[in-house]
Amino acid sequence: MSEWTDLRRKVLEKEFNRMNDRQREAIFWTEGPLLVLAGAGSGKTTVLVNRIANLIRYGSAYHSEEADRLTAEDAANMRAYLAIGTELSPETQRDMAVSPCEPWQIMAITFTNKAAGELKKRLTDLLGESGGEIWASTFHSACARFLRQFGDRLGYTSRFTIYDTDDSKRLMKECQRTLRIEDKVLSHKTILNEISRAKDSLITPQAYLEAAGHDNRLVLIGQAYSLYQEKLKKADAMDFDDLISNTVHLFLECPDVLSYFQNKFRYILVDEYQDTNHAQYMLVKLLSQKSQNLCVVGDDDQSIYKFRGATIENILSFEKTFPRAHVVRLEQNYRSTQTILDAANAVIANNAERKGKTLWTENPKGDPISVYTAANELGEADYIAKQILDGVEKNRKFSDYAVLYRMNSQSSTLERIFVKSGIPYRMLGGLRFYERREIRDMIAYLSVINNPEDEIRLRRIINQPKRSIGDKTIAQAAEIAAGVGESLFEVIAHADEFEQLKRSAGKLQQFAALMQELMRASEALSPGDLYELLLERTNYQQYLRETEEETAQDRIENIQELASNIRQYEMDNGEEATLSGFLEEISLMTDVDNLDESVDAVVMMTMHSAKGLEYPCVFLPGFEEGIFPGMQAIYHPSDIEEERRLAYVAMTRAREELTIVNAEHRMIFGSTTRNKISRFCMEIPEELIDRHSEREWKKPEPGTVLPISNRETRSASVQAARHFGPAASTKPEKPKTAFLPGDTVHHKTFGDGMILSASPMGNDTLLEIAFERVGTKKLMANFARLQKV
DNA sequence: CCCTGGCCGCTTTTT
DNA sequence: GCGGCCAGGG
Repeated sequence: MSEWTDLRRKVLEKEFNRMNDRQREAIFWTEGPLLVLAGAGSGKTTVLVNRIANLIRYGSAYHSEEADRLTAEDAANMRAYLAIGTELSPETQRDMAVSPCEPWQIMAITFTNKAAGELKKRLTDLLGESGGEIWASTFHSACARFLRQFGDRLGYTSRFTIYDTDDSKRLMKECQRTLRIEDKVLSHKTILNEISRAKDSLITPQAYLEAAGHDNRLVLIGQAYSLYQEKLKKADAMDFDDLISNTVHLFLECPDVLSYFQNKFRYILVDEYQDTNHAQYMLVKLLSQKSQNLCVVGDDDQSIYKFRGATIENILSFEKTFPRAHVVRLEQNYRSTQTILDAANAVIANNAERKGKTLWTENPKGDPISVYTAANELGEADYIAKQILDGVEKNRKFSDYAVLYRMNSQSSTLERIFVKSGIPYRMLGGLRFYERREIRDMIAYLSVINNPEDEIRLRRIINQPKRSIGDKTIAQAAEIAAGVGESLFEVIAHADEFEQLKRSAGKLQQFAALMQELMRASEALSPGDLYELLLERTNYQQYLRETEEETAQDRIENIQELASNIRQYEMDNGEEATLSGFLEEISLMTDVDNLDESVDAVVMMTMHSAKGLEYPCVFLPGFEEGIFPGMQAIYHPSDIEEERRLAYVAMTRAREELTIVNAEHRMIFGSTTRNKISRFCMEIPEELIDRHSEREWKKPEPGTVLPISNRETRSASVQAARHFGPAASTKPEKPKTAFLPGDTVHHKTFGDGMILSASPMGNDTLLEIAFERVGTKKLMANFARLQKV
């Protein structure tokens, strides 16, 4: 090794001196395929960010002997940097670099918007403005970008609509009707699942039908698949899986497009590689075929999405697929205590199908794992609530706590107890913002304005608000549309020209005229202004007030929240803001993306959604055979390993305290069952555990809860928790502001009103208020955010 | 055309 | 235990 090379290496090592040896190995290994096996909490995002920074600043300098450009001045500069830490001059940095790359030559792919956003943020923090030129995005949004640009090669316009699962479901039901497939015989769920798997594996409808042979069931699914794709294309729409598979098809069918991107991207990095499916594997393989510079980061032990088509094979056989691949293992954990890691290691060691990795840490040993056995699910929730309140008394924050469960349905008991105990919480999952009916309706309006070919979303809104246009009429119009080869919207706009539609022609054309007016307006107005016009012209809010008894208030608030989302989008994108841009952004958005970390509240979510997150204290309720592992997994022993990986993921979310809870009896699907403690709990060495149970502790009034069965209480709390944070309204012991009959109050949406009655309900008060503008409403005092006037 | 009452069937779900 | 879905009556 020449003196120059040696000097340069030392400088680079110092540049990245905050990394450990293995991390630096991953950062400096720039050329050729690289597999980084990154255990939980091993700092993989940091490695990705620094690896990219190195590629841009120094290229492959670390492993290069090339030193021609280095001058004596550079050498002096480098020695000073090593000796006394003076800054490297930009000239020296440039001279040290060996074929560095431009930011736009790098593509970094993640699975979630959250991960992509964090990556982007850390890249711009480190690299400044130019960091923003890196393609850091999710698989889906990167593919949407490819397809907006080149989708015409596959027969799509650049304005295609992205269908979510609800749209897909409606479309499939449509197909089933046409093909006379009874949902009872073959459900839309089964078919869509099967289609999703087919797309993941890049199997076209034709190929599917060929492979189906004489298997009746498969032939039916194949026919449904075929029709479904036909209808999607006609509607200029793609579902989530299409985004990936169509991109791969585009690349395979148009070598010029592929070669354009192969030349553009010199380096490709993929995060969470263990969760990729076959189509995603093909995508990155194709893109990196020319450069061979593919770096994948993943952890086979954290593969928990097999049920959605992820193949752990991709990571297990990376070295076979890419024979020159270099492998780096990151096993040092910076997150959890040694005890938590020992427990997680012991559990995952029971899996046979793995690369084998043992996490270690320099962190202290920490407290033992708490295992608490409650009498039933109420005792379970009570215990968790008490532990949290105790912790908060000892200076913990609510936001230090996370409760991770196997199924969303486990959350309801916890919610009830949290509301009762005054614990603020935020919950992920369940009904998401963009899945609410009123939000979907408004988005459907915007989609149709953007793309009138979209029949599914057109059908959704044609009679919403009610316009006396029934299913029969719509079906008739759809039939005509199919017959004459026009879109449904065209037929409706010219309803009077068709004999069968004569009777409802007036209503249909009135609706079409409204939409056409909005379409014309959309050309001149910004998305936000268009949305306002839309609300005004459809009278949708008025409609909600008239038809929804209890939920009108929530729904109107949601509609207004959407308005502020659109305005926010406009602010973020300035001149570039377009309607289709906004629609794309929200169609690829999820709940986790909106998780506001600054709010001091306990977080509740499924173990699946918790991947990639970490909390000081974690509760894992429902560690019982039949719940976790679930029934399904117990019947199919091959699924047990995936459940165990999920347990591993869940346990390694905890930094300091981990509490596992099980209940001896539990109400499930309406009947009480008795479950054994989970095998995963038994796999933790006894010496790491501190056991308690409700029975031995003989707590006062175990499992007794105020019967808060009132639906409004619950939904109101969820509402408040989700959108506005807990509004600090549920701090324990906080005296409730008394609202009395006769008081005049102000509400954000409803304006001023007078309280008619106040009746205590659970821990809250139900108020009946006569508003000046909107009449009498019933609201819960804690969540309505009323102000005394 | 629209509302209501009874029946079924239930994991997880980054997009 | 709850919500989604269809059938039948208004």
